Amino acid sequence: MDDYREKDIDRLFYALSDSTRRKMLLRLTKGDTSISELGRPFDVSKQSISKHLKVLEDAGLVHKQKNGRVQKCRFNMDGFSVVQNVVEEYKKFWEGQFDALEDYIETIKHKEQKK
Amino acid sequence: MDDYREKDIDRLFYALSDSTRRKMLLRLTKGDTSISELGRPFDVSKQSISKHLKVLEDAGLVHKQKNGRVQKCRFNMDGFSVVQNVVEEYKKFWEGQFDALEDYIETIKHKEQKK
DNA sequence: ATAATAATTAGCTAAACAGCTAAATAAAGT
DNA sequence: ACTTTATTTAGCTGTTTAGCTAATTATTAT
Repeated sequence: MDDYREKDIDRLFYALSDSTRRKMLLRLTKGDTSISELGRPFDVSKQSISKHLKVLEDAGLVHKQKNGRVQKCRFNMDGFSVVQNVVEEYKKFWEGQFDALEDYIETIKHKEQKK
Repeated sequence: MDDYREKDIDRLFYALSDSTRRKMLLRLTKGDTSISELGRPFDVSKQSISKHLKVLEDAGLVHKQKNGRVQKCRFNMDGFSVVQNVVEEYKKFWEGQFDALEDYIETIKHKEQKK
């Protein structure tokens, strides 16, 4: 869960940097579907949808499973939670900075009281 | 706060899809710094660092402020919270799907009881 | 057998990007 | 005035990407 390398994280964020891919992924959070179905709302070729899906798959955000000639696509929470964790980390550091500032202010206050 | 367009979100995730940029941003969550200072840990030219910083800035993740000949860089939580919100949205939908499934199971159970 | 459907692969073009070096701007120190 | 320091701009090369069309593979239906 934590042995994700930088390159893997690159791929995750990159996959999310395109609105077509984000919409596809959002669709999948609501339930599994075929690739054709997944591409229907978009005004691009099926080949383009396949490519977008491959980006999502390589990033680990989506899983495909062959069922006859249809590929069932499924949202992969494992991949997505890596994104969540990274985002959380930044937030923690950022908030930690203010905690440190508060600590500092507290220290100053105590010093003042001692005077 | 909610009038971020798809292209803006593209830029946010894109900015985060590079490990150098992520490291720069992580550094900034811990406190403000100059561009030179920010680039010091990396084995690339200062011009490259400037470009990376511009990507972070255009995405709204970082703010620059000129102080004499030095540019002070600051983490911008406003931009970052948009990323957080998007990530949260996907999580909610995904979890919502299971809630819906639970509801469905509950419905089935009740139907069974009525028989 | 053959036609239709689902999806992929190959090959193309135009645009965007990451890195570089060299040169320019702008402020500060001597 | 001159030099150093901080940063940006311009221009280059190689790589990656998004979109396309055409052709291919694999599965199902008639």
